Amino acid sequence: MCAAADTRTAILDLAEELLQSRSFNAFSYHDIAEAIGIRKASVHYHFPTKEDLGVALVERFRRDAHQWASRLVEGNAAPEEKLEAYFELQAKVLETGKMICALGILGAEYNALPPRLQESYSEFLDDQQRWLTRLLGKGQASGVFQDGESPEDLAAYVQAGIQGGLQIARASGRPDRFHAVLRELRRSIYLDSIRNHRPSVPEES
Amino acid sequence: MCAAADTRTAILDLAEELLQSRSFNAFSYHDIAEAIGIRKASVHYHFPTKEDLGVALVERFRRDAHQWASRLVEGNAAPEEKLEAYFELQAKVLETGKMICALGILGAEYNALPPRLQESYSEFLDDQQRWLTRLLGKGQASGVFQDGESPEDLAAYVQAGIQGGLQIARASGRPDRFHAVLRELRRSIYLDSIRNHRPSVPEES
DNA sequence: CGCTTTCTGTCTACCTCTTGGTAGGCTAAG
DNA sequence: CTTAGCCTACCAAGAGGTAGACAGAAAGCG
Repeated sequence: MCAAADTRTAILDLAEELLQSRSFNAFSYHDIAEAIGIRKASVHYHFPTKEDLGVALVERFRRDAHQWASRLVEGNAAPEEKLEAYFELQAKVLETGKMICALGILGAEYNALPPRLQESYSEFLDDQQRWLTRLLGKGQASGVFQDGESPEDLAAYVQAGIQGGLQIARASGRPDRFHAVLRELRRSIYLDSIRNHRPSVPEES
Repeated sequence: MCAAADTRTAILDLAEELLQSRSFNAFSYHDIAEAIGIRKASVHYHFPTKEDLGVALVERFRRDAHQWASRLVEGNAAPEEKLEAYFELQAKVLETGKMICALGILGAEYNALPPRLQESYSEFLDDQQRWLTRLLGKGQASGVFQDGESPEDLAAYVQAGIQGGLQIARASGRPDRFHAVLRELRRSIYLDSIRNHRPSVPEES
């Protein structure tokens, strides 16, 4: 049971990496087995079908994201701090290798995904959309973010910018383009434009 | 030669459709052959390898885009008209079925693409980036767009928003989210916010 | 304690289907 | 009589997936 759990998470970790760097339809059970040092059949033992693997992957991702958000809440982070933490998280994804948020990959090949995976992924998107919406709404209420735009619109916009920005940065080999997107996003969200270039997230001290 | 040319473009058309609705690694020569009503080997006659097909696809796409842009120039379109025409073009992609600009698909699965296709795609991205940059720069010069931000940054930002917006709209089944992104993009580009909701593109009369 | 049984995780070996790709023949137009 | 375009027929490799054997740990029980 102990070794089993390890193998299981090892598979998930590797699958996540492969998903992010390639895409769902561009990695195989063989790839996973080889990299981990077990046989294909053993992978099937933990995840009978590839659809199962995919769903498990997305669900774990959702749980992690939820936990991450909870930690921010516990830290009593202000809306602008949360937003900056979110930006920084995404930027880190870009820096760590040639990767991209799993989000984007699945979105692009959405129609080629097995049904349960489509479903799981859509829910993940909704999670994030809701989280951003509430965050942006609070920021507007507290007078830190620009008012006048619906938080829903802004959330869709942030999500789109992040996702597209990551992809374009990777494909063009120009990470700075992602940071350009972040700058513009800040500019159209924050009320006080001074804030634009000085992230208020604590982590960087 | 006549029938050949027809078949060739029929293949390209269908491949484009399949690429946009699925992804590059999620359609096969068999799919194309079946849909067109010829045999797989005949597809290989026109495009020896799948990489050839992909490159031909992107190159045609680039030519088409170039032509489209030229027509705008001939029509003496102002920067804001060009931008709106671009927005409308992308919106149309979304409305026409469950599709998405080929751009986004290839960007997401970039690492899983054959080398020549990666190259071709990157150049396409650069084309678009350059076009947007010049357009935005002109708009700033003519006082229609907000000044103060580098046109390069704005271009990356527009591209990212469009691409991410299309994907998110499709995956969440909410086309309105794409339009929300467009609204926000306009808001942070135009100087005169009145312009935001009244596209000045002629086409719709 | 020792013996058996059960269960977990892995393995080898196999299956079927699909993939991209090739060889070579037929036909009709130039 | 060459060539463009399509065909049938094949191939090797890889995909996802299954069956069943084996080892060892865990658990039931005298």
